[in-house]
Amino acid sequence: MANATIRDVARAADVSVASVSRVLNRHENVRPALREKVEAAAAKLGYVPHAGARSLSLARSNAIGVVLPELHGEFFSELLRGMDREASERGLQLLLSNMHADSARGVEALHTMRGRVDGLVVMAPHIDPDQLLSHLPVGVPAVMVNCAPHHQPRPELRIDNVAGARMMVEHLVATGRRRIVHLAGPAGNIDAEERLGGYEAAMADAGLPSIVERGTFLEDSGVSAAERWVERGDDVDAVFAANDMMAIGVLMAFRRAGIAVPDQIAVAGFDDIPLARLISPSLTTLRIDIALLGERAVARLIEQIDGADDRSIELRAPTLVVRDTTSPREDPENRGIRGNNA
Amino acid sequence: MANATIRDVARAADVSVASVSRVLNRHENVRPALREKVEAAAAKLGYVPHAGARSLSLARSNAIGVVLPELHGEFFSELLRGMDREASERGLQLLLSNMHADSARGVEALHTMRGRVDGLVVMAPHIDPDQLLSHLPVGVPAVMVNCAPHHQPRPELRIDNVAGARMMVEHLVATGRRRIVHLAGPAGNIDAEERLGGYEAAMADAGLPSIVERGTFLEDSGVSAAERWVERGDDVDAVFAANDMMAIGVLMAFRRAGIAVPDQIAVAGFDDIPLARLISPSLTTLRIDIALLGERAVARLIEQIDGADDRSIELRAPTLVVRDTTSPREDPENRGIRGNNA
DNA sequence: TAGATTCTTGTAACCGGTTACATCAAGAGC
DNA sequence: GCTCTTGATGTAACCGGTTACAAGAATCTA
Repeated sequence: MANATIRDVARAADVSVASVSRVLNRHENVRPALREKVEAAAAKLGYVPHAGARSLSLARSNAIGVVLPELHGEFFSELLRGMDREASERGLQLLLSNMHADSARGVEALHTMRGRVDGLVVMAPHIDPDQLLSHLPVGVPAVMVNCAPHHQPRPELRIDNVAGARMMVEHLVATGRRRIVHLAGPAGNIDAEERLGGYEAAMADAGLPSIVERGTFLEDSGVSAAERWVERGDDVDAVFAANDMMAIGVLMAFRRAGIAVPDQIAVAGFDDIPLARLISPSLTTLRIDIALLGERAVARLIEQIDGADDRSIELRAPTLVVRDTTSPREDPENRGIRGNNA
Repeated sequence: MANATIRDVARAADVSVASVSRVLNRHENVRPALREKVEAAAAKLGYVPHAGARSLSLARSNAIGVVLPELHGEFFSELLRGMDREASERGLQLLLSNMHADSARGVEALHTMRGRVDGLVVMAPHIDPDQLLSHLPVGVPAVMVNCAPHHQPRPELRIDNVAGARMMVEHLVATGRRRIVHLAGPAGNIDAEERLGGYEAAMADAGLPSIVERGTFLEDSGVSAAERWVERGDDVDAVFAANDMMAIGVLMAFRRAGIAVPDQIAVAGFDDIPLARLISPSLTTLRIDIALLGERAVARLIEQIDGADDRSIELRAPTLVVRDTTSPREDPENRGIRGNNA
């Protein structure tokens, strides 16, 4: 960016660069006369300090790097919103980088952050965090969000996926459902695996058989899974999807197929994205305050940058939000997908 | 970030810093033997170049600044997603800064970008762009998105709000609605004003009286406006909200009040956020490909950074997407909010 | 084999800030 | 009036890269 430099200001005010720097950084030991001269010169030249040079010399950038798997869907926009809220509160900027699917791009993303940011928030539920972070010097502050088990001694935030999934299964059982299918997320994704594990454990505890199908976390995999069930006439009376977007896909497909939710079949999701309460029937789900998660990640990163040595894992329990899609059935006889076809 | 510097690598490989720099930037004139020595030393030290120092010396940061009014709602997440898509394609990073409501914070946001980014994407529908950008040297590349009229000779992207609003009014009239109320956005917001203008012009052309209420672009202002109409028993048979979030609020309130959409009253929005097709009844709206808007903004910024001098305004026309909320009525007699109360 | 040419490598200045240290002037103390 | 202290200001090194230019080595030409 073409612009005046501090030396231009010094020349215009007929003082040294050190004095200009002192004035602009509000140091005390500057005579009022000189201060005014410098301020006038800076204003006349429209001087704006060069943040890059400043952070090089201070070894501090006032920016934090955010490395995410992708930028798709409301989960990420909420996360970003929370991070921005906390960051702008503290006068920090966010530098975004997405690593897409593979961990090579992930390492690359981490590298391009070097020398630009004071610390990193890394969310990588889908790849091996040890491999990813091994390229990062231990001195670099970083907070991990929803990462798989690893050997990194770093502060971390996690969602208690297992507890959440258990809660949901118990809720479905309590409302009379027995043949509960789980539409899981992609294999290898830690959130997906933990939710699946919680589901299986809770089903076993309830003495019910697990029925599992794999999805991708995207809406259309919910649609196609639901279409398969309808076509096969599967004998299920509840769908617990591993995230809200898939649950919404399931709802869409059921609506098109003329299957009544929640009367014939219940549907539940995970995340409580803003959409969940807006669709109709509104979606029963597990609430994670996503924006708050982002906020906490940035807050803990700042603590670490400021020298704290708190490597604890913060486990955030989701809360069950019961809405229309899992209301108790009115007619216990007309249930399941088969009830429609028969 | 604590890490090895280029001088450390030079020392370890027993060569000069210039040679290290040449090797790492893949210059041709380096003997293979020296190249290998340097690469080995760099690998052993885990050297990652300091991007801040690099951009200071190159006067090029490979980052672009994004200044938005806020980060709320799907509009911004879609915009960001599009910008990221184009930026990461070109190996650029996005530096976020939101300016909240006031233009003082906006100027501040622009200033903190100085010396960090190669150019800016500025979206500021709600404040005076002349005032905002007057603090920016003309040499700084910047693309404006949805800004009010101004005197800035800069590339710009706009939505054709007037044409969009006309299309919607014509569609509502064509499906038999006559008493069409417009729920406008906040005064002073250029998108809100243009959509209002388009509505008024189209209503006048159709020989119908304008009925206007102000909202905030947020969902709850749609809720409260709809509640007012219901309470007063206003004689309207269509609501054209200035954005989708307000339209969704209106739908929620109508549903709670037991008013049938589209039979008693039609509802339409503007933007086509992903949610619009997912709610039920699905929302008729004007589609702006928001992600594409973000993509184009970044693409044009890159052109400008690379020296192009194209200051044209790119006007993107929305397309009408007709969904359930404006279907023709089944019973032309039972219409309007009054039909319910009578 | 000497001289010209080309290619490789190193030295040091530069990008635009901050700040340790030196310098100098003014006021205090005698 | 002279020294000592204190405070304001300037000089120059530094942050970690890049690169113009100089210098030296290798190759080519006659």
